[in-house]
Amino acid sequence: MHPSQYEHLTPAQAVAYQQQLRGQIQINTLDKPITTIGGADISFNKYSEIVYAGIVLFSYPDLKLIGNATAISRTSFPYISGLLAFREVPALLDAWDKLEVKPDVLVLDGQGIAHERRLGIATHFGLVTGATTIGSAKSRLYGKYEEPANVPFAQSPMYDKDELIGIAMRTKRNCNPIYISPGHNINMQQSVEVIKNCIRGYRIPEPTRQAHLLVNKVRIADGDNPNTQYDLFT
DNA sequence: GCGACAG
DNA sequence: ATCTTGTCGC
Repeated sequence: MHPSQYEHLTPAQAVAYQQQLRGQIQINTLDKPITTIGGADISFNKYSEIVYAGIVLFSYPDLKLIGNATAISRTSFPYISGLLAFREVPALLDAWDKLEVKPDVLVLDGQGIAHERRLGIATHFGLVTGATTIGSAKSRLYGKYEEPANVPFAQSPMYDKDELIGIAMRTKRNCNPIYISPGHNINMQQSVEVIKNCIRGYRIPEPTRQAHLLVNKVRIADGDNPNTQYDLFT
């Protein structure tokens, strides 16, 4: 099924589709050396169906800016915990298709396999594009873990029963950890290593951090009003 | 039944 | 996610 058709799915059908995709996930060691890396994110106004997607491309591991691509689209699929991909993947795919050169690995803002059905947005996007992806989330969705020590790069495994599904990693002292998990075509250890190499003094890894800044600029430039005053009347 | 719940 | 000012801590 093509992502452009996701908006026609009911939540139950979306869940069924995830069950179908689950069998195609590949969590393997990436043999190819990583030379380029990308960060993807979405921005939107909560009162609008317009979504701004963006992907920023960098060299790796020096993280020099190489390029970027953005796309503006519409979505009617609501945000439902566990079904984030059905709302954001279509727009991200538009931006991805505009990229002249695809990165060796793409970091997405959300979970990879640290998901009840192992289908976080990073894994879903990897399956749709065939790209190598990593999920880097700002909060936990699924999995049990112990709080990592309050020291940069302290890590703590995230489990579903006895299965390792992610790593909670503190990237900065006195800041909440981020939740890393492989998306597709890469393993857990490599995923964590790549993200570690992308930390530049902020809690969020550079690829995803820059993508976030980019899509917000695009949204504002497109003429988005902050306080759409509607909430003042409701 | 109750609490949790990516962006 | 987005909005929004100050404020507490390193």
